[in-house]
Amino acid sequence: MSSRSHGNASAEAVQRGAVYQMKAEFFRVLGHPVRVRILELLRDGERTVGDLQHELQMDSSGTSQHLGVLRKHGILEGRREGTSVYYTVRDPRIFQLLEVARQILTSSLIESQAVLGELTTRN
Amino acid sequence: MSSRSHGNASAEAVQRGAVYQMKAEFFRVLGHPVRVRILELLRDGERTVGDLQHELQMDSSGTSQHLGVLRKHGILEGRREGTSVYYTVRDPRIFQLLEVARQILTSSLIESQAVLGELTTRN
DNA sequence: CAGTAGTCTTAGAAAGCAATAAGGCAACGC
DNA sequence: GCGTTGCCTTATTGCTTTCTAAGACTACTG
Repeated sequence: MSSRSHGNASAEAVQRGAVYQMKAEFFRVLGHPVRVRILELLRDGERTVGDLQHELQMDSSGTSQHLGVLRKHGILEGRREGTSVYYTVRDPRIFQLLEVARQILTSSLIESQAVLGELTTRN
Repeated sequence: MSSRSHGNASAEAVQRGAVYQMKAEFFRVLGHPVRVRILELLRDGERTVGDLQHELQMDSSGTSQHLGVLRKHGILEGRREGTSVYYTVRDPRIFQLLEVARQILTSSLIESQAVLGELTTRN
């Protein structure tokens, strides 16, 4: 069986479904405060696990688990040097993604603040 | 108490935590295949619930629930007209976000295909 | 070689999320 | 008014994710 799609409508539907599944999984990986924070910490370059652990105020196990999730999905990459492991973000467009998300959230917050302002000044 | 932060370090830490929490929640909302699909369907303009329901091949309840999640987080907006409700994406930058995500996933897939190719040709 | 620091893995408990099913509410047509 | 259509809500049950704790592995250090 070829992986190319031609003619089989339901197979194509399944493949289309798989694409949405992948995208959703990707977002779900970003959907944890600790992991978002890790990515932002890695914006300025690589960091060791211990370093991140300290910044996150989290124990070794938790830090490692979240790094593991990000690594398993190909978002992070680890490089061992002695006893330390240095992590980096593999695709810098991740930062672009975070930036767009920040913009969306910011204007959404500004909007709701404006609404709040109207409420408090008029009533 | 002012919402402005000055002097209280732990309060600032809490606020910083809240920001990561918000970003993570935002991504988690996008982290479901049906919701990703809904957003892509809304790329070309507004749609009624029944319309979406038909495209998603999903019952009224499920469709409504996912739309509800997106609406509650300010991503979608609903407008009633007769018995139908038309939904739209509030911030078009959402599409930019989806596009960046698509690019990241695409090159990640190409990379792994290249690795797969090396494996199969060499061994 | 024994001890230590750094990282990762696993298992089990707790929490959160999603699918289904059942019912409710609002607007329209007869 | 009565029934119908379209949409939303709630409750339940099952699944997935996350947290905590314990231990294991690897690479350095004396």
